[in-house]
Amino acid sequence: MWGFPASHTAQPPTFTAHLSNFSPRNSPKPPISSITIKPSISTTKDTNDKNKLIQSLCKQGNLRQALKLLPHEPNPTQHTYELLILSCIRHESLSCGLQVHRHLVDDGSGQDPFLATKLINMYSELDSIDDARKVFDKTRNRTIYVWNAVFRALALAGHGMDVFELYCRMNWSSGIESDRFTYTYVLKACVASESSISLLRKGKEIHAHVLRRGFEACVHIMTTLVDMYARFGCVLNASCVFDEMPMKNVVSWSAMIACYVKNERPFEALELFWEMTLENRDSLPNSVTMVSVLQACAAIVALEQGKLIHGYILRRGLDSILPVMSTLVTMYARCGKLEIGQRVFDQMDKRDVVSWNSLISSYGIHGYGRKAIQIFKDMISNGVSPNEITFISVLGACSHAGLVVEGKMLFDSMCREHGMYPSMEHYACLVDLLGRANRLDEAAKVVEDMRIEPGSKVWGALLGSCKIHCNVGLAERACKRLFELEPRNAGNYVLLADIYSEAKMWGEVKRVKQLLEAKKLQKVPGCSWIEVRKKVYSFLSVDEFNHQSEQVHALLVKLSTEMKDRGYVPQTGIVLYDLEEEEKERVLLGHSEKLAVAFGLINTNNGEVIRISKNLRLCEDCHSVTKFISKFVNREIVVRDVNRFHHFRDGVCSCGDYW
DNA sequence: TTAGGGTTAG
Repeated sequence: MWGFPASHTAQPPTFTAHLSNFSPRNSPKPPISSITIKPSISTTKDTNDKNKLIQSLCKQGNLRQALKLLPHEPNPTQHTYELLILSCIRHESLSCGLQVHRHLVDDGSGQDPFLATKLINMYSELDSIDDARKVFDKTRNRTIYVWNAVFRALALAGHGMDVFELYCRMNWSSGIESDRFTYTYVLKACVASESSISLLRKGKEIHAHVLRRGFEACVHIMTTLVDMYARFGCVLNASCVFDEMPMKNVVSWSAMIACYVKNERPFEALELFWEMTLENRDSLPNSVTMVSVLQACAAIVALEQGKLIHGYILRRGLDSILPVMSTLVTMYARCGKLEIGQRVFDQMDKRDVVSWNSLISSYGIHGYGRKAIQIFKDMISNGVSPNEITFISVLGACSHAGLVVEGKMLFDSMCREHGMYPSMEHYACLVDLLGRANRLDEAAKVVEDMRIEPGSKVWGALLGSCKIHCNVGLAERACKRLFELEPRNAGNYVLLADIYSEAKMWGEVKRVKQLLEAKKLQKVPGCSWIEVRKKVYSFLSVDEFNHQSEQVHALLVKLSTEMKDRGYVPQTGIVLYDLEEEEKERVLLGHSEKLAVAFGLINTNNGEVIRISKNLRLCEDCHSVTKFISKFVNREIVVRDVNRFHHFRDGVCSCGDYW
């Protein structure tokens, strides 16, 4: 529809050269009147015509045509360039962005700080941080907007250290003062660093600057601080900042609730949520708040509270928001109510890849591998493309169900049919799938042949399989690498000690335990939760301060005696402590999961399902004891361990003893 | 011109 002179009708060139190589063009620009426009936009000789045309084309989304007008006289105005840059961002076109930038430099607008800000934003959005930095470096008149733009760009790209270097330069030699935007970006940079150096100390310094400059009432900065401390695991610092905020809004409340969830403090998250709904009328929870709260319910199997929150979501009309509904599906499944999760999914008007992933992983953790594969297929036939997490979910489902052939086919299809390269997580799933199925040699071969350097997740999956199938040699090989990759992860040492213990290699058990002690590392204590009458009770292994401690202990001793009469032999081999046999039995009986089951039996009615969650993998002894109890007292017991669900009914577990 | 919290995973 546009009639251009032949030399100007070509597609815009793709500039890949560095911006420093740009040079003013000497070729004369054709006047705007040489352009034929038809039929709706009229041509006049007004010098504003070109700008109006470009602006109008940008607004219509016709970036290519707008770019074709660039070589014509007169030069575009600042506003025209701004619209062009925004249009390049919208079209996600770096080559068009470079073209606009080149014209802008040629026209002598390269030093305009407004346009420099826009260009930095553009390159940041288009993931070209080096170009963003070059714009900043070349801009001599750096307003606070220019500085803030480069801080934001670098923080988003994970270049935290560069932000601090520039922040110091701004403070010491630019004569420009930080504003409230500067602080939010610089605080973001603390947690978004590619460097392994902890930037927590830097973050605390910025916190001090913020207070010194009197920004303690700025909700944005304070909320960013809460989030920063949350990401560093400093829950106390986060809650201090939150408590002292003179003004809070829904975002601040949500940030604090999310802080508790991220740092495994679901009880505090729920407590704060109820406080927010009951006492704080100014900041009503929104969809973001609900997502965190549902995660908290899922973490501790707080089904009754989860149902209350579901009701709240419906009352507030938040049930059309996809992330909320996907998390709701997950919450029900993780609380053992897969069928309600499925119902929630069925009732959703719209579904995205996350909703499907939620359902796939829900079936996966309950051990329904084939159903998970079927949902994966349904998802594709519904026109939704799988993403990386879809494959992690479906491979995990295969692993739990022992579907080795199907899992391997899915792994291959990732690249072949869906054009995705397997990541570290996918390799870890494959290793887990093979290893759990006692195909350890094959799993080790996968690790050897990986196209990327195997990381701790992959070696960890191999070690986990060695634990299940008691393979000392391979476990030692995995640990050699794991101890280098994550020297402070106590779990790896404990697993190795467990494997040695199983193999009755007591000298080696002792050596690993000494290693743990020397490194001052501590085994994560076993912890289980149970919800009784809408209240969640937690139990720590071998802790005399647990709820109804005496009654619980008495019941367990009674059950243990009954079980022994029926052939139960306590698996004392898994107790790593150097104790007498009787004492080892006492340790086993004090495992948090057994305490929670006994508490459930005492405090719930006959026929009620006992639902428990545990922070670690269920141990062999707890597994066989729970099977026994389910038959002996005729109760359904549902246990979620760190990996999956176990439904105990009439002496049998849904995992088929494969976990 | 610029800003803060959340989806699915093993």
